[in-house]
Amino acid sequence: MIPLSRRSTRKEVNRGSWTAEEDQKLAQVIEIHGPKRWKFVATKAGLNRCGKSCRLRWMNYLRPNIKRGNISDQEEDLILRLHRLLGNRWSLIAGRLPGRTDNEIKNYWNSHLSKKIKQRERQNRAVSKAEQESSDTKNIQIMEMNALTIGREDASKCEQSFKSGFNGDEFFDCSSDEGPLNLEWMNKFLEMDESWFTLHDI
DNA sequence: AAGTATACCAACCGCGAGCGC
DNA sequence: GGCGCTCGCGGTTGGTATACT
Repeated sequence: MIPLSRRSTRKEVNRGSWTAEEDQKLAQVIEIHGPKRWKFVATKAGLNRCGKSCRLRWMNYLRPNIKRGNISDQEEDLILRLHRLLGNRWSLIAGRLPGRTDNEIKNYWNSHLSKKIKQRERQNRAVSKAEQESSDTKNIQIMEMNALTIGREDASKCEQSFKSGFNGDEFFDCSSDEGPLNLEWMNKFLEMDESWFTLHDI
């Protein structure tokens, strides 16, 4: 049964799913006249379909050498690599995969691969966020330690600057009204014993 | 078993390019 | 150059199948 939404809404042409009979008629005409002049083919086949619809049916379903069924791992890998290279150029990608149609690859991408990629991106983001947070925590701990052991004022300035997006040029700007920061604490910091890091699990 | 959500995929639509007149 | 036609492409729709609750 032809689905409601794909039944003819305009009286001129059939729409919706193709029947076996229609497929057969179309294939017969194409065998004689070739897969071109689709409007002519549609008329010649006695199909109440537009040329466009006939072309699509032939290209995606009736054409010989069409490979149907599951996309292999190798094909999937190739699609991924080609998509990275070409973007949504489905016909070009399909051209590199014998027997596969652009529509099939597009569908496969939209239903499988795009999700896989999104999932992978989410994982990558989570990993880099965790790494960033861990690195931030370590840096803040170092600064807190400095505040306790050396110049509290300078270290707190450093921490503040770090939290609001560290900018080296700004932080070490000697032209400011305040004059150059007292970097003595940093020298002391650089001289610190490695054991402190172990002690603080950094 | 029934209802709902999600996945899959065939087909449609709109647009732009190419071609002949 | 302008127009109409055909073709091909990519995005979208919506029916069906399957999974889940």
